[in-house]
Amino acid sequence: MHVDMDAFFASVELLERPELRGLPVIVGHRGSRSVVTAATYEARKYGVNSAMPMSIALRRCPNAVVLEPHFDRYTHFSRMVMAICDDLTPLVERLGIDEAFLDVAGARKLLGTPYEVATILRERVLAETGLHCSVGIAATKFIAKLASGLSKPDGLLVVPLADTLTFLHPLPISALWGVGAKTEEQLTRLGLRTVGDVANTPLLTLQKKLGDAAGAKLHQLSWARDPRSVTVGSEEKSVGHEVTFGHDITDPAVIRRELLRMSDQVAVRLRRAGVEGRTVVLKLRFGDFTTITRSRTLSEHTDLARRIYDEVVDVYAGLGKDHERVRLVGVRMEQLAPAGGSALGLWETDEGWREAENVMDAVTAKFGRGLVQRAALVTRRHTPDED
DNA sequence: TCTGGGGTCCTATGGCTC
DNA sequence: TCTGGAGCCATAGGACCC
Repeated sequence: MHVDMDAFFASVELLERPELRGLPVIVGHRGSRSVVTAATYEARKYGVNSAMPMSIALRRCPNAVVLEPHFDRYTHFSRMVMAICDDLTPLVERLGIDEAFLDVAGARKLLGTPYEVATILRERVLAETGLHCSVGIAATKFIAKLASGLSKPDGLLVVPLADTLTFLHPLPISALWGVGAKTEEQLTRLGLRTVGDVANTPLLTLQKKLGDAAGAKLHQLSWARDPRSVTVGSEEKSVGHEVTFGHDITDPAVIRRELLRMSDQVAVRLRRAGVEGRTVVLKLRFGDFTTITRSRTLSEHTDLARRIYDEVVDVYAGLGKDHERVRLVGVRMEQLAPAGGSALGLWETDEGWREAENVMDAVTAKFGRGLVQRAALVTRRHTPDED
């Protein structure tokens, strides 16, 4: 069973602003370089979709109401919905903030057929959160996800095993998991339009065009073969932050300041999760939208902002891109492992910083964010002559 | 029209070791 | 001693998903 919340962020916002129901509503920042985070079905009628540049969205739907996103609220409602899922079966696989796969094969005796379980779930979600969701039911994850998508909004669709291929084959190739804009273009060039076309294309042809793994996967999916089971909980493989500036930056000092802020945010999240990373990744996007990443693997794991920053700023300096126009910077840590696993004392200078960063964590935990900051990140509010 | 931020997975390539 | 191949790891980039 695949459960998918309908226009999740937008629906959560409407809980607080019921007077906006029935109107085209877009969730996203109003800034010049922002994109649509979510849109109500009324806004989608105008051709507004997630990830679309806000400028285009507002051109298509000038009378849309634009609301700022509130991620803490979405997390709150996500937890409520996931808790309802957990109530129905222990086999729940979260997929992002607003989707989940449920294996309800074992719930038959207690709760009834999958259709009945889905009905209970949808009723409970609506009663306890005021939100609508759609559910797809099938023999495999991929078909269940397709079914929930096609049943939207506020729908429930069962695809019986015997009907799977009749359901799947007429769908456009973009319905296949893993087919985005680029792959669709390549497949279209081969003359393929529907999933059925892909199914009837030799495996080798697909692999030659898309690579061994992608070709094989697509061929399997096109025959509704999907061996993946519902897996509960998985460890994070990387933690990162990135930010797009309101306008391109050419001052390396500003870049470094932002790298320090990102390093701090990443380190805080590592410590909160009880993990440490070993590979530091710097990401830069330039004025022409070309993007590069440069990484460096350390001799041992760390969760200290100071160390992450030292590495990432060194990598940045080594690039010799000091005077390029920079649109986005990002910092990411990979090769995560449980904290405390590495030998202590290899970096003698760490201890002072560890103490300082632990104190910052403690103060933040007690009094909230922003009270304690690195001096380099404090915004000056007074005039220079006050010095 | 002009492109966010959080991620995962795959592929290619080059260095190193056996 | 030289050479080639296999296997592993690190790195960079691209495509994709929510």
